[in-house]
Amino acid sequence: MEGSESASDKQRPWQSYHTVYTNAKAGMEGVDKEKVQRVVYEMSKGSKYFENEERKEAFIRQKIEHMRVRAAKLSAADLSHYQKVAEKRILELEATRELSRIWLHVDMDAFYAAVETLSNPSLKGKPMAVGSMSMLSTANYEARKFGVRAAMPGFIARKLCPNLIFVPTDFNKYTYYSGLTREVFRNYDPNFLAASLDEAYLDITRVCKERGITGEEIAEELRSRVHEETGLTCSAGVAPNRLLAKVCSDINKPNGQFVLPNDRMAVMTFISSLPIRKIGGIGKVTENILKGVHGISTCKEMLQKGSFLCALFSRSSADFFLSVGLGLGGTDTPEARFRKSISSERTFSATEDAALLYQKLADISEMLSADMQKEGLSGRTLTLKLKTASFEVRSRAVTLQKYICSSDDILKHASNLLKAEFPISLRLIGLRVSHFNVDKGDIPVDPTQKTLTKFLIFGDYPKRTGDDQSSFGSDLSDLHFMNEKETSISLDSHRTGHYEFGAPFERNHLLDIDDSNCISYENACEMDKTGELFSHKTAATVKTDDVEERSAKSPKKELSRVSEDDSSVQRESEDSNTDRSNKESSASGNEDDHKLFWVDDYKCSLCGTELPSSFIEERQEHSDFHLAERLQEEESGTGSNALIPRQRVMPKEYVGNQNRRKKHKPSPAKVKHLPIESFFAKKSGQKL
DNA sequence: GCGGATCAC
DNA sequence: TATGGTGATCCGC
Repeated sequence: MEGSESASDKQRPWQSYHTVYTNAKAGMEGVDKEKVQRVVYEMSKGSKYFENEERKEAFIRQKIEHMRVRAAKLSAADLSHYQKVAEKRILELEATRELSRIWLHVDMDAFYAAVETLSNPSLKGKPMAVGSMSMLSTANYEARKFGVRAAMPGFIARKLCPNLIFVPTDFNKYTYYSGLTREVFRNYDPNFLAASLDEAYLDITRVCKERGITGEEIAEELRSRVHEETGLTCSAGVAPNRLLAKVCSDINKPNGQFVLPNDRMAVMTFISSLPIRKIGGIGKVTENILKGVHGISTCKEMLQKGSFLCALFSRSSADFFLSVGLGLGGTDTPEARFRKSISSERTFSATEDAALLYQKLADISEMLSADMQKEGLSGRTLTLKLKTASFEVRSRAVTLQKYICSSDDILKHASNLLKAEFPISLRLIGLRVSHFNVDKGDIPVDPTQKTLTKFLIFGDYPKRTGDDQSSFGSDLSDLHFMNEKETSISLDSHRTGHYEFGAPFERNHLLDIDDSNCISYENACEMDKTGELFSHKTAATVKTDDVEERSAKSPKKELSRVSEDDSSVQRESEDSNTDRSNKESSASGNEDDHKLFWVDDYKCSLCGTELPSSFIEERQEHSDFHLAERLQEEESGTGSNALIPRQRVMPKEYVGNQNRRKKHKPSPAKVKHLPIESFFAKKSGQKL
């Protein structure tokens, strides 16, 4: 709390080394925190990493000090003004309170570790962690007793717990078991939100009503069904909104649940003593700032210090903090979103050898390009991320005139960005592409395109009423629940599980519609990315526009000036846009291929699926799918592995489970003539 | 639009 | 020996 070094810091310097993993977590109750803290400090001390952490800490202390000064400078008039502002905002927020919905958050217990124990029962009862000597994904509860936990480097964990068993991550196992849990979830809310492989949010309002039972009973039943289906335990939280449900699921972890009734008083009581760090979106830094500047450590104090919050933070931040104080957050049904960027990065042993660094850059370009091709993405902003040998992170970006996706294009521009940084010693290089051309998909000839797209892709699940916070609350709900990232800590070894089929999610989901409850293991991976993630989607652009409008800072209408380096503007004879999978299909004229698919400008010549010519994106994706299929066949014929889904083999340990899978998701070829109307039928006829 | 930072998993 | 990878958002230029 105190900004400067105290006497005890000098005697016990580890006390001032703040790490993310000293934060209390489930299963860490009986841990000797002091000892853990000391060991972590001792193991880290003197390293480059440690020095960087100290720099960052110092910077935050400075920031806090600066904010304190600003707060102290507020005049009485200022304060009274902001007090009124805060009171008004609190009233407005309170008016959005929604207590008619019941949300359930499920969180698998030590998921990766539990799955590993399932496939190797001899691990049972022994301290074990999933990950490497460099970094752990998670630890089982036996290991947590020693202070070992996720995000901790393995070599420190081993110091804390010399008998710790290390198990390498096997992402496919987790994806498979995640699929099993999701089949259970689907029975309670077909539109549940998957937050990650091991977490999900379910709106159980309807199922409670239909069956005339309480949220508590649903939670019990759901957890036991998850256990029956997977052999894994999970914890659940039931509350009137997602933010609270998430907090609740943590309370009786592992293998427990906690129910917060839909009652305003209950919510306020619950929230009042709750440490702010428990709230999703408030991390180590925000906690430090709120505590250091305003002495805030519980949610209740957010309201008490409302005037300061309104005075010192942006409107959206202040709104978020105040709503936390009120126990609001996430009762609407967020619709699906499209990804906004795609990236690839790798850590390696630090080097300043330019040739080596360029080689790394080329590798990353290849990986990124391959990922982009798989999803049919191309974008016009390229961002280079660097981490120096001293752990300093930098980024450099260009926005180009044309959309790029080939590794050559990526490498060309990335090299220009990197060139300017020499000499430099790096331990990480990353590349990200954003500003996709697909989100320009609003231009289609047919103005209803957007609606239709969403509808086709997502089956247009029944809209729920009671969208609170619609006026400004997008900020609030947006802070959470949009992240469907796999959380694997994947080192160079595996690009597993992700988007295996090279099929954009839209198409997969479209095909899913006919068979939505049946996921085969082979398709479980894509289901991850394609199903839940994007099945609750709405125009993210609406929100973005809203925000930009409100902040109204920069004149948006400036001419599209491009910051592309002029050297690279050399136009090769580019046939504009259809270059998505150019690299892969270089042998055969790609553009022609796309045209060939559509017989009479209506039907797919390969599988009979009908798509009117105005369904531009859908057609593109559909064609891409067939192309990808063909490429896979070709590639497997030649024995190259480049495009072959690597994880389609059922690992031996769950061969027995395979029978549970009812059906396979049909490939386009199996869907024989899926008429347009059937999509509409699904819309209204969606059951459960 | 860029770059730094924070956060979640 | 050794401290990850992916994606999103926000803020201040």
